[in-house]
Amino acid sequence: MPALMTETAKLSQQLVELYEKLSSWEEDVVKNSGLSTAQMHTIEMVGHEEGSPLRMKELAKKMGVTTGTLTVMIDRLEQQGLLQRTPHHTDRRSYLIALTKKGQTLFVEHHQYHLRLTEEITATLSAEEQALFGAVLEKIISQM
Amino acid sequence: MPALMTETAKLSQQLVELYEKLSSWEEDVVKNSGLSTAQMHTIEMVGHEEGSPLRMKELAKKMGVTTGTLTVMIDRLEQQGLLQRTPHHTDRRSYLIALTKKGQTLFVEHHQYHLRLTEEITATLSAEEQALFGAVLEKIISQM
DNA sequence: ACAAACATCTTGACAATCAAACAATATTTC
DNA sequence: GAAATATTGTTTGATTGTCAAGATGTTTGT
Repeated sequence: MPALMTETAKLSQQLVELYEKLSSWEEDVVKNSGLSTAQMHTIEMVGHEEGSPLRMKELAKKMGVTTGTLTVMIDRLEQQGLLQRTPHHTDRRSYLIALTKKGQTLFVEHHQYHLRLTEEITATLSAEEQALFGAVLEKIISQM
Repeated sequence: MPALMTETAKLSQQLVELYEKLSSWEEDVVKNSGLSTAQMHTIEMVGHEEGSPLRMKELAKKMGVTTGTLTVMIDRLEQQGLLQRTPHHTDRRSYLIALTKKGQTLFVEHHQYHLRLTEEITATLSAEEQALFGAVLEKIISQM
């Protein structure tokens, strides 16, 4: 890191570094599951909606992709038995997307990885630091 | 957010949210430049090495892709006049990758976006919080 | 000089992505 | 209630990002 740097520049670079480390961590973890990161991301998004499954359109919006993209994505994950389309009760144009048992297992397992990483990360922080870090993240997130 | 949640689970989710917000922010910013995020990421990596340009192999390693991937990436950015290959002085197998003037301009401009975002983010934090946030990030990054 | 190691590029394959066109179903308007 | 309009999901065609494997030229060690 350059010797002369404003506080903002320093923080900006730290955010970039954190982002990159999280990226490559996720890639490593996902590779062992045989899925791509985009596929795992889809599993995470679907798994996060347990109880109120989303339609294609809603899921696509939430993920920031077009429905065309999502169609092929869901096709492949459905072929692998990780999730399934079930017809919408009142709107026959739509499907609701939900994880299968197999998909849920994968989702939970992956979630455990996240928790483990978070534990490792926070292990080096004091209780005070941890609390403040959480509070700061909360502020930042709600403001972005 | 679920009512009952361990501190770790909460923090884990916050990290995911931060990551996703940074992703979509970057996508929005990059879209206006006419490049893809992968291309902009390459510009950032190359731009970050001002003064000691890297070879294909080194850059590929740094970016976590194969040299084959990097070849086509650099081809396209070179076609757009954003960077260039220059022969390595002593090793005729290698090229050094560096930004052109046009590429540097783009790089600086993008960097400004990062700084502006960081400023926005930190604007809501007290000086104390800011300092502690930086210190915590430092710890986390060096430990990951 | 020769073989082994190395750096890059090329090729072939596939996944992810979008925009635009399309088919089926819903909704609105008259 | 029929016709026009809107919405939802899929398909198609194009581009990009990616890797693995192989080809080509270069360097290094013996």
